[in-house]
Amino acid sequence: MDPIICTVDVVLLTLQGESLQVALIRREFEPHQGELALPGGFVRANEDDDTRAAALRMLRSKTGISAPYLEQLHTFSGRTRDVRGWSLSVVYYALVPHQVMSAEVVLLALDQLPPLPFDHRAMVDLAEQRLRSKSQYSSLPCHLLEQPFTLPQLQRVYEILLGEALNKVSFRRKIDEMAMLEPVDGEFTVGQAHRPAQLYRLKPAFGQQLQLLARGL
Amino acid sequence: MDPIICTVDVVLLTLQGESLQVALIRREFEPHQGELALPGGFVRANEDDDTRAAALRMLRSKTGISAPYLEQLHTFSGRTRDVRGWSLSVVYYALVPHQVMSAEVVLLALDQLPPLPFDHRAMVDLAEQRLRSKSQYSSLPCHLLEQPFTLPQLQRVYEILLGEALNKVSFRRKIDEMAMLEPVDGEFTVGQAHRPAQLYRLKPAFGQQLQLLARGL
DNA sequence: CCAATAGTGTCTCTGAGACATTATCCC
DNA sequence: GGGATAATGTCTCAGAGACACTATTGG
Repeated sequence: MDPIICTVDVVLLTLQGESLQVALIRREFEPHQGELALPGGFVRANEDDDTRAAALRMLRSKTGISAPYLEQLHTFSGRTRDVRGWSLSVVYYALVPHQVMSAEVVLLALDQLPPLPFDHRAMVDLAEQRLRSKSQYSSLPCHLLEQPFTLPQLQRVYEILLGEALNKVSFRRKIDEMAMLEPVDGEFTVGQAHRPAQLYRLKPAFGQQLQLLARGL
Repeated sequence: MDPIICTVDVVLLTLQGESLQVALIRREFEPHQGELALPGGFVRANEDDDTRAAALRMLRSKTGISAPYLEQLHTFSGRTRDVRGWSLSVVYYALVPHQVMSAEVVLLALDQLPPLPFDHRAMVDLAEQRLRSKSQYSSLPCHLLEQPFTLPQLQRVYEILLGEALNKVSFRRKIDEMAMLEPVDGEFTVGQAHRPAQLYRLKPAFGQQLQLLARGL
């Protein structure tokens, strides 16, 4: 039986201004050396406890990012996706606020990607689909903002992900229903010529644990 | 680098009467020879085009089932889950009407499972969770019924999966909204002493393609 | 005091569920 | 005709969104 090539890839997403962006790095080795691709690499049986640990190792070593929101996305596999042979990639997606994105990566808007090697484009597309879909009924978008943040900021993030304007009253009812935020003393002044907004942070329990809504958005 | 053991396991679910059941087989080889476990096995690089094809091969060879609803669930991995070494299992779940379940498998209710080898119990639990969750907002439960079926039958399936009685009018509005069913001429008589129900089948496009609801259930 | 944005109270209208009515079978 | 279940029409009530009003800042 031929050996199977086991890799992990990470779709690292962030929100820069109004656009959803993915972090790409230049490949160090063949195949596709020098091309922009997702951070990833071989699973190391002697180093990694599991594929999640492998994904965290890829992120730390290739982008310097250490504690993102991270979730398994899908496993891609097949005979033809890598010229080196029958291969399998366990793909994770990660969300970070753009402030923590390191200078080691190239950030590109999802709608302006060049051709990517392997099936990395399909991975990015699936991650985008998952993120937008989960934004309809979960607290996932919180992880794109640096804490603490204000409710108007959070609402803007949801609106960008869902591609539609949201009703302010309803939005706040839903956020309240999720019961994941707690107010922080101190405000959002920064000398803006208007009423400052209350700052919030995620309650400690919601580091990786998502909160879901019974009836969506 | 140590080699990584690549396997595929399948959580094959069906509805027998009122209870959700999983198909188990007796393991042919060590480790855990003779114990009840999920159908699964090594990915074969020379036979399988990808892990989905491997899952279909496992199902066909170990249970005789050939065209189920099949979807990737999760990839389990780690150093300790298999005594033979660092291993990885791409897990799929499948749904079939109980009429097509073969006699080669042992069917057990999910709430009456014996201890299972490896992390098979976690796989079953995750599959159950996924099935019940998707039943809230998709056409997934249709694949537990043999076609054609009636709307009262389908409603009963949803009620079992969701664990609550559903409103008939609302249920029919939602099913209609999904636009996945088409009526079949002929009825559900079988000599029952009451009005026969209209039979429906999935429209051809919805073999593997799920239909989703905007606002659930 | 004005402009701008945050935050909240309230009214309305859509849509989900309760109920009732009609339909169709077997006895 | 009676009993049983299917199918559908309609009323009611809850919840989502529209709107408006108050609050709080800087200029």
